Amino acid sequence: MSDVAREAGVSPMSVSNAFKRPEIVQPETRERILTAARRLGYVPNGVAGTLASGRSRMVAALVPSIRNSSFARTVQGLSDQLAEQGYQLLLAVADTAERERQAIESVLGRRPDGIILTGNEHHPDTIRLLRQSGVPLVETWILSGPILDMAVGFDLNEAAQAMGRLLVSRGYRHIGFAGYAPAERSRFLERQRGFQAALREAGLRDDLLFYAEETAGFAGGRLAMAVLRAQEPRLDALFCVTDIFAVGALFECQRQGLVVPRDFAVAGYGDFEIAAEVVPGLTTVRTRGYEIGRAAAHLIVERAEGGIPAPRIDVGFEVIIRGSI
Amino acid sequence: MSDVAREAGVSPMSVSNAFKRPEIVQPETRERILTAARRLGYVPNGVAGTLASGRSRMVAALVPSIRNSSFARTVQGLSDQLAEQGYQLLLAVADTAERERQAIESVLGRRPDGIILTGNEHHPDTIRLLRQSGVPLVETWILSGPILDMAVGFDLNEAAQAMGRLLVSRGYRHIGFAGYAPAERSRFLERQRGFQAALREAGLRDDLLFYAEETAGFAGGRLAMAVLRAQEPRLDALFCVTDIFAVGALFECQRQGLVVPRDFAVAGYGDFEIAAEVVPGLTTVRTRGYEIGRAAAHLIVERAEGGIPAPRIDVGFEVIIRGSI
DNA sequence: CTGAAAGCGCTTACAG
DNA sequence: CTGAAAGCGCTTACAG
Repeated sequence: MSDVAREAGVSPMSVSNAFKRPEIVQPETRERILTAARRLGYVPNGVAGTLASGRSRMVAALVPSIRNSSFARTVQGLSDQLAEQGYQLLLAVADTAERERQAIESVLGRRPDGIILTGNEHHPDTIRLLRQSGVPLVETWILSGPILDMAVGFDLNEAAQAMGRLLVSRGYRHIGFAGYAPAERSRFLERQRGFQAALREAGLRDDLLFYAEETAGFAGGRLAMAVLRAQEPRLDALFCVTDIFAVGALFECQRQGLVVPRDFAVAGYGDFEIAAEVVPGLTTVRTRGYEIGRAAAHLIVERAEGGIPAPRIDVGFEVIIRGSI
Repeated sequence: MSDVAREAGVSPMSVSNAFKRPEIVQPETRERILTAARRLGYVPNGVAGTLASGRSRMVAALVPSIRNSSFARTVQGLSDQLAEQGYQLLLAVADTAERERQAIESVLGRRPDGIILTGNEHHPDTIRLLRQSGVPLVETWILSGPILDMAVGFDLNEAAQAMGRLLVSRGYRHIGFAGYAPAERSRFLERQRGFQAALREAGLRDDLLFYAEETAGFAGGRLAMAVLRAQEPRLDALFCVTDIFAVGALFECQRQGLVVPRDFAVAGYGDFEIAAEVVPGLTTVRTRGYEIGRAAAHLIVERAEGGIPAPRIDVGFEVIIRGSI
């Protein structure tokens, strides 16, 4: 920077201003500075800037997986929104509470202007570290329950209940549930609760439950069908907590010669791209992962610039009806 | 840090050493320091560390998309490898040369220890900036042609040629190609060239070509079938540059009552999870996106620690035969 | 609108 | 093994 200042015949201060607050420096001085900078290939050192100003224009995000379409959408939303506002994204993929703790610790050393988390279940040490740091926080994909600072999500319970009711209204009477293990995690549990509530309302049994690992992929749906049909041979429908399980179930029906939805109905969750393409189309809950990412980034930036945004944002959901039920 | 030093009754230097080079400070002093740090909730300021040392322990990656399984795998590989080595990932999603340039500029201000790019086609300004910065570079998903510094990928031409030959050997005689637009991008073009070479070897026509946007998704396969079958009614096979197009084509066959592979054959590229699940299973080229990410991260870290790694790494590919051809 | 001074919180290289 | 000094490249707050 001092090189640029010398080259342009001004003080370092003016160079700094020419980059950060161009309107404050006289047009011709600014021009001289920018020309000198270009000639020297000068790129301002943001590290020094962060240290001096205490603002990093960097936001960290922790996601459990990048392969999952939902979180991929969220990351895309974060990335788009942050880029638009001149911020950068520090990404950490952490699929366990322990890895999350480690990631948080190293991320905190970078002094981000905010941290975006997934869900509301964290290691106690993580919570302590975050609280201590005072950094603005957004928890995503969850809306109810205790939150640390801010949250962006939708009503998981209601979304699952809506789909449960739809299945009931279509006349299915032995409806299974394919969920994520471990089932006690609140992000997972709320969906199950909503589903069960809908079945109980209708006086149907609500204990046809199967749990597969988040990483199970399409196999989750196949396994759920096998296990639940063994448990209840009259099983006529399956609600899956992810379209991936649901599409796996559809493929399994195809292999077994079951005609969907005549012989068996399948409903999903996520409205991933494949839901609209598979034959028959998948009836599913459309979640708004991209919007969650954008909203979360927006909250952090608002706070970083001194605003006091609403602490909880509900991006909603939608039931998309296609041919699979 | 000085608070911790005071609390522990040592100099700031020793606090620094206790964190960065614990073996250099006496066990009991170290213990005293770490206890004090824990009590005060001290997290070392990595920003100041970076400024002072010139090393950021941060690696930036630019990918065109995070929704594409291939790049999602690469990002996962990067993330895993970097986390293992105590580095962090600065992620930028840039789907055009112009956005790439912007991203590079802002990323460079952060003084990363290395930058990982996708492909080898960049804006001239981008190249100038990168050269000037002297930061270690890895270009991914490409191996041939000019590279800026280091590269990790596989032989795209050969992979496509292998699949082309397989189709020919199975007796298909009117084989179409569903590629990405714009077709002149080298990452895309090499696949087409390999495919065409295989057809010409066999004396077959090699001009049944269709290009869809990278963002076309499953629709790419559907469109390719419609256009190419109109162009050549005897079309009996389709090679797609992504499994997504291929699965889209399979679904289209299903809708039209075409039995695969009896009436029509489909081959893909990527070996995404769905390739093994769809009915019939998709014959495809297995690419190694995860390994590309890991290797790229490894190259940067090696260089950051003073090593001189091999400039090009070939992670290979594999043809996976299932039921679709 | 422009500039000289102090300081952000570390690390480096050197001395003890 | 431990520490006092200088410096990394900016920004802040203030004076001119």
